[in-house]
Amino acid sequence: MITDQEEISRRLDIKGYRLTKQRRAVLKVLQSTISHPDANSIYEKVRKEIPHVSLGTIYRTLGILKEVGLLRELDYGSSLSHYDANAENHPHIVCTNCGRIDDLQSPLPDNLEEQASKATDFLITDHRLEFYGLCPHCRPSSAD
Amino acid sequence: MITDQEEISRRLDIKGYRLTKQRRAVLKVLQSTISHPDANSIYEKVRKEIPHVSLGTIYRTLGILKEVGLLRELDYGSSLSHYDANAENHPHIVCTNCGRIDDLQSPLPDNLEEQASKATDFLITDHRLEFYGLCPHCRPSSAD
DNA sequence: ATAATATTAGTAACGATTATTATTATGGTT
DNA sequence: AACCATAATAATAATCGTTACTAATATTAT
Repeated sequence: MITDQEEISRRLDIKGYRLTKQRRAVLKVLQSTISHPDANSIYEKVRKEIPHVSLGTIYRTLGILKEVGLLRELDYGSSLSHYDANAENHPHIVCTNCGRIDDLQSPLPDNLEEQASKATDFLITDHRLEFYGLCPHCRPSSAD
Repeated sequence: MITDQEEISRRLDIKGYRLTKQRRAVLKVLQSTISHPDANSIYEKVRKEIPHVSLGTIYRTLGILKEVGLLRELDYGSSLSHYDANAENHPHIVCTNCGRIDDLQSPLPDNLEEQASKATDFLITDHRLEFYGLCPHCRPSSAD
């Protein structure tokens, strides 16, 4: 987690973004919790400091902070669901450029849930493993 | 992938669901592609056979087929995004009952992307590993 | 056949997110 | 310190995938 103000400013500067009090507040909320709040929950907390802040500002700020690598989005809501007739759990690889989704035929460790069980008090029942990158059509060719 | 008609009927029967021509068509579309189509894409294909089918039927059918284990949903759209001030990639564990999200502190393999690279022509740049289950508050206690 | 129940098509509603716009704040320059 | 170009904001409207509703139709069991 990046808390150094110099570094935070530097990252925003590079893209021409300013460090406003709204952005500071969003970052503060996010950095002072171990939960993984959604946009509305962040909005409610920021409102205690800046009562007239708008939800649009929260979303815009989250997008920018993500862009400069100050936070990570756990994305459950900004795209649409896809369906797979193979109901068995298996990894996928998603092209971040064209959206293509492939199965990943790979001898990846098959005991991930078992391993994870040892590290948490949750009762694990499922998991999801997904890779992102550029598919053969979208990646720079070796001739480039 | 489950293609046996008996097994398909049996799974629906157990929950009191009927195997209608709409449901058969959705399953057929999904089982005859290696892509991972979204609901609208399935809708377009089913419409060629059943012109007056409605998108609501597609969604309802997908939900039921998922419920009885005949398909898997790659869920990008039915919930909302959560944010993490730790921008470094690390696994999470999500409670399917209360929605709580924890970091998973675990010595899981740290070379997943490297391993996956060997099995695909994609240029891999990121990944996402998430476990699902019941958190300590939601799991049945040992006294139950 | 009949009755109970499930399913459908069509449409309206929902809700998270994004876009728009007029106004305000910020940072650099002279 | 005043000025100018640009970025950011609050408030609100629009978007769009998904879900809910409803009256009509189909299916199954008796």
